[in-house]
Amino acid sequence: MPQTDLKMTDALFYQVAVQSPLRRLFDYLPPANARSTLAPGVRVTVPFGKREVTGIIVSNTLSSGYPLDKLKPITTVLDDAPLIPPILFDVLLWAARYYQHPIGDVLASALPTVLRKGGDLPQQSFWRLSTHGKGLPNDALSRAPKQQALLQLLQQHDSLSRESLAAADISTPTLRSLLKKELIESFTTTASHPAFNINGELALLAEPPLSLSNDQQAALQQVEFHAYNSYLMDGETGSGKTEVYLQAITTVLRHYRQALVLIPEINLSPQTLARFQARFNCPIVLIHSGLSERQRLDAWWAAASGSAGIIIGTRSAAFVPMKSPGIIIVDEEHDSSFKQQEGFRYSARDVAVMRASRENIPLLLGSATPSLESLYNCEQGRYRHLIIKGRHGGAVQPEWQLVDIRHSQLNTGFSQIVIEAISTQLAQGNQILVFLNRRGFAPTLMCHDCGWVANCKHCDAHLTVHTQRPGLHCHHCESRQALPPTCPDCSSMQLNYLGQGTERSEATLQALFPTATVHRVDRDSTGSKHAMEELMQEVSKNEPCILVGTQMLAKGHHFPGVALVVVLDADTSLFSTDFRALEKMGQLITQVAGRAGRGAKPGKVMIQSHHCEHPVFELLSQHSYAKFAQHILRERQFSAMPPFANAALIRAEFHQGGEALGLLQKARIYLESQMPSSPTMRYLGPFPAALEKRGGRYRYQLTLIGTERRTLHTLLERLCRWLEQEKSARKVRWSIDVDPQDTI
DNA sequence: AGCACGCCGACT
DNA sequence: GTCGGCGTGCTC
Repeated sequence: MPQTDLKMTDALFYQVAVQSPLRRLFDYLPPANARSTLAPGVRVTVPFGKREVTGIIVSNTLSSGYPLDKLKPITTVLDDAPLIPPILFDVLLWAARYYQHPIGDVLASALPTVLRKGGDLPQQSFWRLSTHGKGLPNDALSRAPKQQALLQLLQQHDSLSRESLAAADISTPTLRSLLKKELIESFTTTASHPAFNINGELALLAEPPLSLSNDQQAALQQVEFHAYNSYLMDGETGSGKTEVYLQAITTVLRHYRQALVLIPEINLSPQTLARFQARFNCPIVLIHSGLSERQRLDAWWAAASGSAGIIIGTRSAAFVPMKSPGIIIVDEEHDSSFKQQEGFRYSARDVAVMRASRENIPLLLGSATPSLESLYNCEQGRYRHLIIKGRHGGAVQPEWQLVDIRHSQLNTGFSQIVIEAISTQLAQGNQILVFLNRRGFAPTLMCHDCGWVANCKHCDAHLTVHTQRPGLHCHHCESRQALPPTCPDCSSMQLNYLGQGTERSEATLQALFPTATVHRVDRDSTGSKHAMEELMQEVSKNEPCILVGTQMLAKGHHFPGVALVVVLDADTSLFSTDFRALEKMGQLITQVAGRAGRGAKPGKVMIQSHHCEHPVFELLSQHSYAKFAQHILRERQFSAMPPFANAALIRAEFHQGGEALGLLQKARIYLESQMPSSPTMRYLGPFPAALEKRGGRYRYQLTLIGTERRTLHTLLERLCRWLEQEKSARKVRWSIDVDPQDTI
């Protein structure tokens, strides 16, 4: 019996990761019919409490710290070979430790839901002769020519896929007839499409590459393809970063390696895919949140099995297995959507760096407005800085104008100077882009007589007045209510709209320029999937128009006909508590400005501010994001903030405030007992979160800032263990955010 | 996270 | 009488 012969397998125990919030592995006995050692990355089903769950083998050990009589055996083994290749598996283990997130959850993020739940890889069905069928001579069935053709085909091949039979003009009725005669049988196996092939009758390139500028050429030449290196390709909008990506990918494909391209969610336009498809005769898959489970599984398998040469995906694609990875590209690397903001709070960019390094392949980060982290990494010599200047001298740099709006009369947010500039541009038949980072009509509804303000019941926030779907909307939770006709407190009719959002700016512009076309671009206006597409079509006709919108305008899309860009309110981020607010504003303004004058028309950028003397405007207006970034990088250095220190955030929330705050206060006491606060390990808080109450929950946070990454991580590990055993932490919802994006 | 056990209110 | 509310505890 296998149970008595312990030498049947090398391992006595398997450590299995299961999807649960528990930050540990579970020991299991080998399955009853164990034949060989199970490799890390193989899926199994195991009894877990009262249920049967899918888990992933992480390791095996010769001893278990768990009472032996309580150990249960693995129920079934789901895979012959690991679904997650070894190097990626190591990256995932690293990520679980680095982000202090439950391992089962982390490993699950590398699998599509179907596989997570124990489902099969994509299956392909085949037909072959049955034993009975094999006995027939090849001239059998001469009275049924179609059946004979099928018989002869299967006599020549061991088995044929449903697809290849269809290609050979074998119809389903023919198959059915032979099946009925028990001459043939069908079976299914894991789909195996051949690895992408560039030597076939098709050439790799479907169109010739563009000729490179000197800078592009120099950048491409610096990239070493045989080893790990991180490159920060720093080039303004329109400098041709994409062409460098395409040519780097060409080299990779020629070596039969795959390319992984990570892009922000917003850049996932049909044009992005089209540009790649136009260049390469090679299977390309797209992995993003819009896929159905089936599509996701197929795309995942195309990457994992090596049939896809190029994998383009958003954040989650950072964990997609590849048969033969050759390069990872992260486009718009500064984009904050690469950081997951809930659950497993990983940064796809940082994971990509680790993955490329473990895979020993190049990593190409690209941006017109690189993150301070990446610029710092260049300074430290960890990344190579590839700078690409504007294309062939390129479009003329836009002219900047800071509009001082102190003392000036504003027409619902628009200064007279800006209104005149818009008018002039319209008269010249140009397009204008007005940028305002606030949705809705007005951010506040206030009673003029008693001062009542419409607030959200569930959040510490004002309700925003909306006219498109009329009512009061909370931008922080799902709640909505009708506009009150009179003040709920004093019944006054004098309800005033304070401030302006995109809807109001749209209305104002339409009133100012009744004959002009005004388009609004924000999350509300582009609700339907094709709305944005249709708008882009419309705008690309180059008819004069005004585009009013939020940061959606600044990201991803190109508006070659825009001659004037207006930033209505640059002040909000100047005095934000968020330490990254300035960096983000600089990136946004630079990106918005990059939309101006990209065609033949010289562009103009107008920025309204009450603080035109602020040094960042001076730096930005010299068209120098680089100088701007240097400036705030030195500020970060001075205040010892990231990237000059490592930060982690402990968040806690509960329907009542006291418990959550109390837990973090206890956590701080614990932390101080482990490592007293010092210049190398600072603790801030616990403080109420930026929005103390949100969605009916009271939220607090405790910040750790350490100069030594290792020290911080040792401390986080201990804190995690402490939180897991702490009684008061059981009902409070808490989470750890390593390298947080916002609000420290 | 799930899932069970356990002890108090308004219903067929 | 019991169906079910969610507090508390456990998962190799």
